[in-house]
Amino acid sequence: MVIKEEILHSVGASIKHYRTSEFIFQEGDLPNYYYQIIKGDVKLNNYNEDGKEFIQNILSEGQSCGESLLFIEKPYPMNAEVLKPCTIFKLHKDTFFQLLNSSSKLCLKISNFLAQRLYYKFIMMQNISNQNPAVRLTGLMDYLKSFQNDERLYSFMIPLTRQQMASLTGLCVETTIRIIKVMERNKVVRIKNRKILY
DNA sequence: TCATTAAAGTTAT
DNA sequence: ATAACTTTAATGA
Repeated sequence: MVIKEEILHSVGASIKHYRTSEFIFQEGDLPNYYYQIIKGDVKLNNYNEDGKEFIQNILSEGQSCGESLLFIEKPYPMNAEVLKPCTIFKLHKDTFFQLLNSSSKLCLKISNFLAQRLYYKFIMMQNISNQNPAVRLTGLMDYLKSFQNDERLYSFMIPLTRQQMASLTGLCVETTIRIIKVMERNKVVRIKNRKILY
């Protein structure tokens, strides 16, 4: 959790509900609010000229989205699209900055969260610049699995569709499926009713 | 080798 | 029902 719910309540953050595939904000919009997810999943993405999607990130409960843009006077370079129905705290940026001014502890919290997002970007950029699609996919899976303590083989169920994995790694779905099949043959993953165990 | 296209089956809304 | 996802196969860069 980035900012405690009590604090957000106390400064008058509103609570908004979003349905699946709704946009919280879109590329080009000017950032005016701090958003923190209470429940649900959000993806940050871009669509290229041919309509192909690239997912920058998937965020869930307790995380904030698009907060980095509040610190610079620039429009959003990505969309925030709802994956699973969301309940979200919405706080005007002025109040958000007042809050930061009042608490160095909160500043650290935000810095920590930003650093985590940056870390993910580093890892994924490293992966994606690798030409080998198997490396890209294992890189993604390693990152996701790193948040659970159980390191045993097949102990982690990838919470993504193959479509999403493809969009996160810049591969096409078919390639993703093919590579995952090879991994299954090589005992790198197991597949249990279409879910990938890693 | 991987992306793209097409086609068909499966699952989710 | 209809859209979204999964899978296989053929073809081309």
